[in-house]
Amino acid sequence: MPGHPRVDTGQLMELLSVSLGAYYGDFTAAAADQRLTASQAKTLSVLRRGPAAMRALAGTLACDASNMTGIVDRLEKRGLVRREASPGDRRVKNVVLTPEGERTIDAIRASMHATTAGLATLDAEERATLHALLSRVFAPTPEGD
Amino acid sequence: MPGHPRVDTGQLMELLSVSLGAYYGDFTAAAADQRLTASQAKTLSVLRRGPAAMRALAGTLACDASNMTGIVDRLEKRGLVRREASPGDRRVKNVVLTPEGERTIDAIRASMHATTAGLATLDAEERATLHALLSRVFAPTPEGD
DNA sequence: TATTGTTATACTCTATAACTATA
DNA sequence: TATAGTTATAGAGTATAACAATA
Repeated sequence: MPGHPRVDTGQLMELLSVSLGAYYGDFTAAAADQRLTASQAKTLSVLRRGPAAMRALAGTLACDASNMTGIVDRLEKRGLVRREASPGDRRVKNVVLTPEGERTIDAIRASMHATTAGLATLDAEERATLHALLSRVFAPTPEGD
Repeated sequence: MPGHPRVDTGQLMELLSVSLGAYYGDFTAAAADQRLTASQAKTLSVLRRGPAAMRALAGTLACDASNMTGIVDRLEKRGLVRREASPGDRRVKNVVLTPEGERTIDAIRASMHATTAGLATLDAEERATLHALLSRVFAPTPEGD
């Protein structure tokens, strides 16, 4: 029953910018609490789904492969990840989350209070609607996810 | 009529992360086309609404005031912004977008094809719904905007 | 005294190019 | 020859601390 206040694409772009900026700020602050940069935390986040080769990691993070060396170096020095030789291809190194790395990224996610509080205001139907709309707009994951 | 596929907060957080990556990647690529970094383009974007003091700019961009000096230095060297003395307070410098700076940020926004294409798939009601939901979650701008 | 903007410093991120060790 | 990861390099972003000018 709520009328449609006639939102144009420009307004939506602006709101997306603000909303995603808020999300990023929340994530960055939560990462800083663990003395990690946003890039380091994002790397842990990607590895939360499972090990990944350096090259694949760079692809997912949308940065040059040479950057990953330094980022993984610092995470490894902190004991949050470790490099493992790949059995099949001796050129490849798989990066694996250590138990402490797992705890750290989980802690970061759990302390994104602004975002979780905002999401908590949505009921089940609203969550499904938001999920469907964002999926449409950013048409991600041609793969299974 | 579409059932609610039971989206939990974690899935929504994950989708927000993916959406942020897509939006930010689109923005960064559009900025790079103009040979600008994301931070520089974001600065132009903020100034598009009107002049701002260095301090206020740093606050909006959520970075330390000392960073703004270098960012504005580079934008000024390119002729995209200029510093102006504040009439009321001689400590303050207002940063103003030049006409070329205006054209540049408008061009960047216009070339965010992935995002605009995604938004174009939404009809008026869906745009209004997405706007309302995002506003609820990220409850922004206690100020006028 | 407090604030604005700047400088100095150190660390991180980033891309490009060149290198190595594999394939 | 092609690819995975690294190194070297240079430019840019980032925060902390200290400073000059102004309030």
